[in-house]
Amino acid sequence: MKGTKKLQKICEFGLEAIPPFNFKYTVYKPSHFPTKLENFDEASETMYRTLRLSQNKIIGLKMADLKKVKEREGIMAEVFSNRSLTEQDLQRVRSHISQAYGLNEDISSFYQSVANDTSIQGPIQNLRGMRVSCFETLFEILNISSMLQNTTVKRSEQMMENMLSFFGRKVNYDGRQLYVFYTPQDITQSSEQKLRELKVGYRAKFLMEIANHFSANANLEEKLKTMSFEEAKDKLMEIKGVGPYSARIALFQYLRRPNEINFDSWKRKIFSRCFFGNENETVDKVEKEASKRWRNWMGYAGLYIIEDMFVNNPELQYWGKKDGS
DNA sequence: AGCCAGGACGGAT
DNA sequence: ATCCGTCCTGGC
Repeated sequence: MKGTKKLQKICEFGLEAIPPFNFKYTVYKPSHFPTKLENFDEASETMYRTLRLSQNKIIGLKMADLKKVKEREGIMAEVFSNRSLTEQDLQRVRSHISQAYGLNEDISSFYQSVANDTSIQGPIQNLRGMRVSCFETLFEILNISSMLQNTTVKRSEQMMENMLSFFGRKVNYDGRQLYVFYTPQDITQSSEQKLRELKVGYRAKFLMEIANHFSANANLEEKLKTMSFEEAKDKLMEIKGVGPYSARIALFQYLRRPNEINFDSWKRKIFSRCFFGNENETVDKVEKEASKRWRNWMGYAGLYIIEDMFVNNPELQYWGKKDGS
């Protein structure tokens, strides 16, 4: 890997969000496994996060709650880079942040929609204003989804670290060392054998397939955004290595469809207990009940309950896991 | 020693 | 359409 790039501060700006807005738990999701792509500083409630504008144009962001600066809801962002930036570059950065954190989404309709379900009022009260976050590109979120397949979170973390330390770019700004995500080209120029050496196991083949697909379909993201969610899901699953689980993650996080959630083995148990008082109900039964309660906001409701569990009941957060990681 | 973990594929029914 | 064996790896 190339040496560490030092980024210089370019500018700063504020981005307003439609209230209510919860800065901390929008930019920082305790349930997501940690990577060195970002770092949330608890003491100052500041989020550091990298972004790639092009192969060699790197952005480092330092984000804080706009409320601390102005009497407005939103994000205050300081922009660092290794290059000088055009106004168009800065517009892309603003647009990326706004989309990644759903600043223009009106989530009050979510609260209204689930108002008669008492089981979720606690999490909503605790996390009011939280939105889905997806700072990743589609390529990146599909990589992460692949590394979550059929394994424990601890190993997913290890795979990500191995991949980033070999293929990612290391940057340094405002006293932080972070990685920038690798590109499809970084992977296609390598080999499946190399990926296996990085301990991603049988996923090596899938990660190479995904990289090849994005390398050959430059504007897949734009196409997906013109499709219905059903069409987009089918389109995503045309990529070898992307099945229903990864597709739903992409739909929920990247395309921001609010009703997508995977009742995988540990969430199945958590929601089984939540709905029926035991951990043994089937995926179908759990999903049916979730859909009945939350309809087209099922994914958002699940997010609130899971994040609330990580924030306020850390001792319960690994129900259903065997490794206790 | 065998099974499972924040799945997906390919082939057989 | 649904079912099943298989796949890397590591922890229990």
